[in-house]
Amino acid sequence: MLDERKLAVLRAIVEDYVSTTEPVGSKSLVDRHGLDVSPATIRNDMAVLEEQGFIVQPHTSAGRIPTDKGYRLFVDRLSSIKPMSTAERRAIETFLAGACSLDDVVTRTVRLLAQLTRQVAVVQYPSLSRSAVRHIELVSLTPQRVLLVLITDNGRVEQATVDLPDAAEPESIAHLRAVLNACLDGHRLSDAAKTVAVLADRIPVSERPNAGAVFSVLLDSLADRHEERVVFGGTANLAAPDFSRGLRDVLEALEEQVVLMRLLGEAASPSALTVRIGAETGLEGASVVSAAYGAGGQAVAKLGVLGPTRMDYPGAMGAVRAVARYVGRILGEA
Amino acid sequence: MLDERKLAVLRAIVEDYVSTTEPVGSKSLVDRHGLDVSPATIRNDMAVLEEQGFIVQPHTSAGRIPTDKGYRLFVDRLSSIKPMSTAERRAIETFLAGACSLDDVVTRTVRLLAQLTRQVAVVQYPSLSRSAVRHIELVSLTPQRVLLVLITDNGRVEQATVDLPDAAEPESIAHLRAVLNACLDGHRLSDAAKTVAVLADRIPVSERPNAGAVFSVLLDSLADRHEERVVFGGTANLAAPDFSRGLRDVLEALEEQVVLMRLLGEAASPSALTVRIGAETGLEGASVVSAAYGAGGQAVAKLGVLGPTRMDYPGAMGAVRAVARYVGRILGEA
DNA sequence: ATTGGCACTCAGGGATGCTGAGTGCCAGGC
DNA sequence: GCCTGGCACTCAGCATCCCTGAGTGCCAAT
Repeated sequence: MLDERKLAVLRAIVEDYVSTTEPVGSKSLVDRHGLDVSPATIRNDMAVLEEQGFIVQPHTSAGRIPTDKGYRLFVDRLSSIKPMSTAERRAIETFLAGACSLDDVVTRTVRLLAQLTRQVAVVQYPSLSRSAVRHIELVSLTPQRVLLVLITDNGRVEQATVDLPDAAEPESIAHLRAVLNACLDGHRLSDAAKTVAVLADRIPVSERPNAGAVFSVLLDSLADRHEERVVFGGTANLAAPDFSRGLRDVLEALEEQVVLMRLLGEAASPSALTVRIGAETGLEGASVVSAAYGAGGQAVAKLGVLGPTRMDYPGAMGAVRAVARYVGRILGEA
Repeated sequence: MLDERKLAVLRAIVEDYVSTTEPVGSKSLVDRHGLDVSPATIRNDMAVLEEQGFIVQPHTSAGRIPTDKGYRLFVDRLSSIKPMSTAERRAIETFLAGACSLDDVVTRTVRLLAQLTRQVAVVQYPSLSRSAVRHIELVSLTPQRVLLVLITDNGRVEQATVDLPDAAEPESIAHLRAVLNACLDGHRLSDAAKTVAVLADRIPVSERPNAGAVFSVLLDSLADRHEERVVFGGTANLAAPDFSRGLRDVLEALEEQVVLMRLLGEAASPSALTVRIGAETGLEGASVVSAAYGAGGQAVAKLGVLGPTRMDYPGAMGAVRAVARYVGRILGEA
C-alpha cells in the first residue's frame, strides 16, 4: 500500500521539516530532492500518506508535517543511524579520558552528549546492585552517629549517615567494620541481603541493635534508593523556539528523578537504541533517544537525549550510541 | 531631594509592578495604596523620580516601571526582609531534617529554596579547606591505580582515582594509608600542604614516586577543584513569561560552574544577605539574592536564588536567610 | 499512473482606525 | 509653595480589512 516513492516522500518530508521547521509543500519537495515527478503526483502521494496518518496539514492550504506515526516509520525503516565523524570520535575520547572519578565520568558524559546533539542530555548513574563491594568504611561522627561509606569495584562511592539506637564504643564500630568487610568484600550488592542475614551471628548480642541499624541503611538506602540517580544537562538547548508551550513541563520532568527514569525506559542490552516519540514519552512534543551502557556486556544503566519530536534522529542516535559505547569502555577499564 | 512621599511612591511602584508585571500609572497607585493625594500630585512626584533615574516609562503614555537603580533603593532602604511564617519554618525544618548525607542536604536545600521562592535556587557545596580530615581511605583498583577517598568532619566524602607511576604492592598501599591517616587525621585541609611536605620522610625511597602521585591528587584535585561545586534547581520556574528573551543566557550561566560562582558573589559573614540587581549580575534582567551559610560562625559556602529583576525581594531575602540558617545548623550538628 | 490546468483556501503581513490608560502642563485654590 | 482639577495630547494594543502567495484538491487529458 505504500510503494517506494511514497516512502521516499515521507522521508523527504521528515528531513525537510526537521531542518526548516516549516510545513513542507509538494513543490519545494520536488525541487530540493531529486524526485523525477511533478508536484501533482507528489500531492497524490501526500494525500495517501495523510489518509494513513503519517502526516497532517496544520491548516488547509499549508504544507504537511509528520505525525508521531510518521516519525516512527521514519526511524524504524527509513533512516539509518548516522555514524560519528572521526573528529567527533576523537573529541569523545579525549573528553571522557580526563575523568578521574565516577562523578566526573557522569558529569562529563552529560556535557558531551548535550554538546554533540544540541539537546538535553540525561545520564543515569551505574547501578549498584550489579557491582561488587570493594570496601566498607565506618567513621564515627558522634557517639550515636556513624558515617557509612561504601566503595564498589567500579569506582562508585556511596555515603550515608546512620543514627545508632545506642551509643557505640570505637572498638565496637571497628569490629563491625571488620565483620562487614570480611563478609561482604567481593560480593555483589544484590547478594548482600542474604549475606547480611547470616552476619548477625558474629555480632555480640549487645551490639545487635546498632549493627541492625547499619545493615538496614546499607541495604535500603544505598542499594535501592540511590540506584536511581539521574543527572541531566544542556537545558540551554531548550531555549530554542521549540517547546514553545511545553517548556515548563519539560523542565519539571527533568527535575523529577522518577519521571526521568521512566523517560530513559526499560533496561535493554548495551548499545541497543530505544527511541520514544511524542506521546510515547508522556511529554507533549518531546522525543527521547536512549541506550543502555555497561561494562563488559552487562548493562548497568542508561543514558540518552531528550529533544523536540522534530529532532535529528539519525544524528542523535549516532551520538547516543557512540557515547554509550565509550562510557562503557571507560567504566570497564576502571 | 526625595521626601517621604516620593519614597513611598517608589515603594508602591516597585510593589505593584512586581505583583502585576505591568507598568503602573498614577491613578491605580492612589487607588491601591492609601495615598491621600490626587493622581496629579503623584504624577509630579513620578516626574522627579524619573528625572533621578529610579523609574522609566517604557513608552510615552504608559505607566512607570522601576530601573535597576530604583530596585536598589527599594532593597536598601524601602523594604524589610519578610520573615517566614511558622508554617514555612516548620516545613523547612522537617524537609531538611530527613537528609542523611551531605549530598542529600545540598539536594534538599536546592529543592526547598526553589519551592519557597518559586525561583531558581543555587547552592554551593561547603568548602573543604576549612574542614578537617576525619579519615583517608586508599583502595587499589588495579596494580597501577588506586581510589582515594577523603572523609571530612562535616560529613563530606570526596573521591578521586590516582594513576601510580609504579605498580604498588598491597602492603605499601596499606602503609601509605596508615601514614596519611596518622599525620592528617584531625588536621585542617588548608594546613594539609605543609603537613604533607614533611610526610615524605616516613616513606621508603622506593615508594616515594607513588606517594607523591597520591599527595598531589589529594592536594590539588580534592582541596581546590572540587571546592567550587555548585548545584542548582527549580529551572522550571524560568518558564514563566519572565526572561522572555534572556532565557538561553540564564540556562547557560547555570550550567557553567564559574559563572555560577561569580553570581553567588564574594564570601561574606554567615546570614549576611547580598542582593545583586540587574546589570550587577552580568545577566540581562536577572537578580540574585544570596547569603553565606556555615557551621558555628564560620562561613563555609554560599547559597541563593536567581530570578527576574522584577522579583519579590523581601520574600526571597526572607527565604534565603531562613534556609541559610537552618542549613548551617544542620551542618553544625553532623 | 502521471501530468498540467484551474479554482479554492487561508495564514501572515501590512494598512487603517478606534479606544483607553496614562501623561504633561497650566491655572486656580489652600 | 504645594496641591488639585481640568484639558489636550500620545500611543500601545486590539480589531478590522485587504491582499498576496504558497499550497491544496480535483479533473480532464496524456
